[in-house]
Amino acid sequence: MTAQTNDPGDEPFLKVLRPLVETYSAFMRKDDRHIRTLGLTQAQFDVIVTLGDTEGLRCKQISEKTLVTKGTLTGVLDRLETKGLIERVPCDKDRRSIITRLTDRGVECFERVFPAHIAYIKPFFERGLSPAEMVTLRALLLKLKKSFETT
Amino acid sequence: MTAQTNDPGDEPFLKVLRPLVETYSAFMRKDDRHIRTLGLTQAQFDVIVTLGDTEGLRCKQISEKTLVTKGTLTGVLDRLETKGLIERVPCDKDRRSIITRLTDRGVECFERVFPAHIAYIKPFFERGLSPAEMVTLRALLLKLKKSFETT
DNA sequence: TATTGTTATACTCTATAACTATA
DNA sequence: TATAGTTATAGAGTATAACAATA
Repeated sequence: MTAQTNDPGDEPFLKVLRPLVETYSAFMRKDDRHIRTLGLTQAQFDVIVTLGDTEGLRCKQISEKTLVTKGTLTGVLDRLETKGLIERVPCDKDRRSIITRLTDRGVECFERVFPAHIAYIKPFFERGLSPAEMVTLRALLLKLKKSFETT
Repeated sequence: MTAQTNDPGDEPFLKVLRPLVETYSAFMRKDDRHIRTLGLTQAQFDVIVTLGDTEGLRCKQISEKTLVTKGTLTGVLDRLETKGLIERVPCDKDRRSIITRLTDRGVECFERVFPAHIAYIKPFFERGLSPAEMVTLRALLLKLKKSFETT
């Protein structure tokens, strides 16, 4: 290894990749820990939040929004059903489909858990960034996201 | 729901949180898929990269760098050892410790897999962001990261 | 034929805690 | 007593593919 090297570790874009991964990880450590104290896993929380404020969704839609593949989703939904937080009802319009929606207990869980979680996470963002910085960060993240979604 | 609401979903910082999660997810979908084509899981890849360019590390150090807890790490290392990519040697200085290092095959794997992966990921960053934007994004991410690490 | 959701398999990671051998 | 790593357990998500019912 000389001073001028082709070491891939020197790539300038890694100066963005690493902070992206590390910042996300730092966030997720907090996020995950708090969600667990609420008695849910990340995947279960995602489903609850996705279903919150809806009249119910088909598995396909939940799968797309949460990035959980359909095979896995069945298991996640099974566990949420066991907890009494969701229920599955047949879909009239397409009898292949099943509508998954929050039960009363699920709605109660959503209304308790989501604001609590938001309130927990909020200070970390507001302490770390000014409103103007949030706007900038958002814009740059979305540009990068778009690049990853193109091809 | 009125126009002026206390819906937690309206929190301004969510305008950053969601792009952070979504951008990371978009990145990870590409990242993960490519790593799998190289025959490694994410955790295994992380360990290989962490060990690359070192003379070997103790489990404690690997655990800290990869954020994999010690119990899990044993399993990850077992699988890498089975693949012949790492080896464990006793540590002279502290006989409770074990030095894990890449085998010749592990080094070969690292030298093949890491640059290939960098080359695969690179265009998404360079296509999406200008060099100046990368600098800004990096700085903002690090500020946010710091906030999550404080307390 | 294609799509929706379930089932099945086998693997990997996770959290947690008890355990051993050192320090 | 404390630390390093392993073992044990139970659970949860992953990829993949085959499957039944329906479109």
